[in-house]
Amino acid sequence: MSVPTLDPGEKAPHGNSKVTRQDWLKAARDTFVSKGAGELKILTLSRQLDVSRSSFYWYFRDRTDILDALLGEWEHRNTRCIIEYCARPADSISAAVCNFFECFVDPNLFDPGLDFAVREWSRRDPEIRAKIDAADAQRLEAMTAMFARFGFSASEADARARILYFMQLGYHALEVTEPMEVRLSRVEGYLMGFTGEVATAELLARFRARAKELGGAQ
Amino acid sequence: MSVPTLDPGEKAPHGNSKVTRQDWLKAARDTFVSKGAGELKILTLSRQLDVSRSSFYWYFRDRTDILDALLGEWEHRNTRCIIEYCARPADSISAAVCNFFECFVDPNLFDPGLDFAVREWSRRDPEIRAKIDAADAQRLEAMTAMFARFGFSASEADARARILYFMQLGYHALEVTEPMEVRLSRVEGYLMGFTGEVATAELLARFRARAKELGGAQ
DNA sequence: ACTTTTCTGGACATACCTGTATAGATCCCT
DNA sequence: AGGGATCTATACAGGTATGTCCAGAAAAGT
Repeated sequence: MSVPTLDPGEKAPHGNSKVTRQDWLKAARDTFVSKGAGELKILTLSRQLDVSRSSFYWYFRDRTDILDALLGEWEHRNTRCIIEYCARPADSISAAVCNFFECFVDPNLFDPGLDFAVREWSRRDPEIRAKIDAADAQRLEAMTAMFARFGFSASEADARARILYFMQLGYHALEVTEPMEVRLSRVEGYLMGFTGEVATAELLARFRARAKELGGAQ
Repeated sequence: MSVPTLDPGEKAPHGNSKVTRQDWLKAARDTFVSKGAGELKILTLSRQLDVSRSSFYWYFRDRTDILDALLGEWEHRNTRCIIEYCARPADSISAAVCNFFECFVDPNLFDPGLDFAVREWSRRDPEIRAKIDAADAQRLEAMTAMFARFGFSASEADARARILYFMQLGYHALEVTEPMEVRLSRVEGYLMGFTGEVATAELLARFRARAKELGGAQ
């Protein structure tokens, strides 16, 4: 599992060290995504890493410190890629929606697990809730602009952006696990539903190829 | 396994009593929905109800017992109404989708908070996860059948059912808070997106009236 | 009035988790 | 080789939660 590739921020271990700050972050991110913020315990992490609990306090001030780091990763990652991919030039609205889909097919772009973990956290913490609300607003704005660019009226662009965004979130809320082949087989119908127009065979073929190239997983 | 008799009617307090089983359930449901299963503490509930913690153990075996009761409520409530309303007769697919929408407009039918609380819980508990998966499959089946009834091909009915269901879930995942007036203003665009056809003014007016009648709240 | 049933409060044992203090280990540099 | 920086382990104090036991209060039945 652990490969000698050093992450950009990864410092070579120094002195009497067994783990790095990145190790803590990685483990924390895993349970944050799979179990939620409330279940993120320093004790549990330390047992996973086979290190004493006090080692944690060398790398982080306290529990909120590492939680803040995870929140930073989320803020930096998820919203930005949606805005960027919605703004990409495209020949048709169907092609534009395919660009948007790319965020969710490329595992290096939007991270659904992270998004929902933050969303869950926000239910217990008003500060987090404010950040989520702001992110949703920004994303929807970018998506609405995308539809508007292709001639949809303001109200229709608004409705279609919402359908598309909510649907995409709903899909991940369900944590559906279907093979990429099956997932791709639905794209044609989805595009029809989202845009109201039939996608060209060429566009579909191109998107399928891109998706297979990117998402080896699910 | 199958446990308690969820008495619909509140039993009159007897003996030296300050709270009823229903009081515990109600309080538990509130924090279960707003904070999640992990945050459901007997200690906290007892303080809310201003009763000793040990009183809890008169009404429930232990913590899992009350959690099971909440799960029972969810199982009984959410999936059933979707199946029922999707099966209702309708003149057009737009009217059928309006029937489906009714589940989410009438606060006495589908309970989104409960659904997401269970969904969150399922991320930490494989048994719960299995129940959620089964529920999603049942709901989607009912929705696909609805589209198929109006002449959509199997694959298109499948795609449209998924768009509709995921979108509806996504909407609630965001916990959007918009006044009913605003929410209703989007229905026309939504229907167009979901069904591919323009809804009649009469149907829209009828749905708007029904929605206002039902959902006083957002 | 008394007993019974129903329910509550306080005390106890146990477990888990956090954060700090302090001593010690391991490597790097000179 | 020795000093210093870096990291880890053990121990401690404090907080919170669970579940059990038992004495007893309050209403209902007799």
